[in-house]
Amino acid sequence: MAADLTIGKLAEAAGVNVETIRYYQRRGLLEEPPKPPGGHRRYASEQVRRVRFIKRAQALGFTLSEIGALLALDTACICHDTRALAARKLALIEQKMADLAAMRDVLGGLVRQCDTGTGQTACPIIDVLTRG
Amino acid sequence: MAADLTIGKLAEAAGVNVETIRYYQRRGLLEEPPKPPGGHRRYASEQVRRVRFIKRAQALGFTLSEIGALLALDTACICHDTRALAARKLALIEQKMADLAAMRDVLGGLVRQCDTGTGQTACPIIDVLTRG
DNA sequence: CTAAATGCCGTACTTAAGTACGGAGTCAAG
DNA sequence: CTTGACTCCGTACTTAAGTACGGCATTTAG
Repeated sequence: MAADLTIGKLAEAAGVNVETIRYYQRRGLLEEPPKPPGGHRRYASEQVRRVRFIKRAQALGFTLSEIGALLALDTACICHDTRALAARKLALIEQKMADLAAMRDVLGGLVRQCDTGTGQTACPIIDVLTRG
Repeated sequence: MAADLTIGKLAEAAGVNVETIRYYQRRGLLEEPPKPPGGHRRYASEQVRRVRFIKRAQALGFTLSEIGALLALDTACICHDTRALAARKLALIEQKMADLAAMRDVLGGLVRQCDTGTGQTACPIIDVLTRG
């Protein structure tokens, strides 16, 4: 389960810039593999998925430090603080899903309206995220 | 349906900084009401909802310019470009929801694991956003 | 075995999204 | 009718998340 990528291949496979990989390492989101003294580092191919996860989670509105916390859950399902964190993130995720569902419904309605020619109606997309 | 807020009250009601309101005006996300010559502007209370919408949509990973496009749909359900835009956003939203659902399932499983004491299992949150 | 491509690393620049500031004008409570 | 809070506007600063650069080392394709 390794396949040993260079940083350039890793970046390419994950669809990001090499500098981004290095940035994530500095941020502690990605560990940097030990460097063979006077040589180049090699990356396990699982790292590709890790980077993609980061990018996707960002697209869902999570910051890099939230993502760091989520990734930490991956290796530390132990203590009870972890459970609490997971539960909090879960609530946040459910909130986001609800907001998205509301937007989806409005946009769906809008598309349908355009299709059926029932023209001029207001499309109250804003009305949708109003709770809270 | 107005109630005429000052910029300060609008900002407070929406839970943002006054400067943020002004920034959104500059970005064209919020129109600035006409200024009574040599006086202060007044804002209709609907604007509160508009600002909240912007904030929520940001939390869902939309950029301000995407949000501008979504808001534009609100007043322009007319042409066929609009329909296309709405349909594209709809697909994006569905993608986001699917990603969130996957994360939710993993986190839910994690919480349940913690609860039932079935300790050391790996929690493959990353595995979850791997498609694509 | 050499040349072009990569990698390493530190530092500096960029972009998006705000936030802060300063000086002048305006509003509103006492 | 004054005083303190608020508004206006322009400009400048900040933070998060990258991106670029430059000089040197190493790797790899021909």
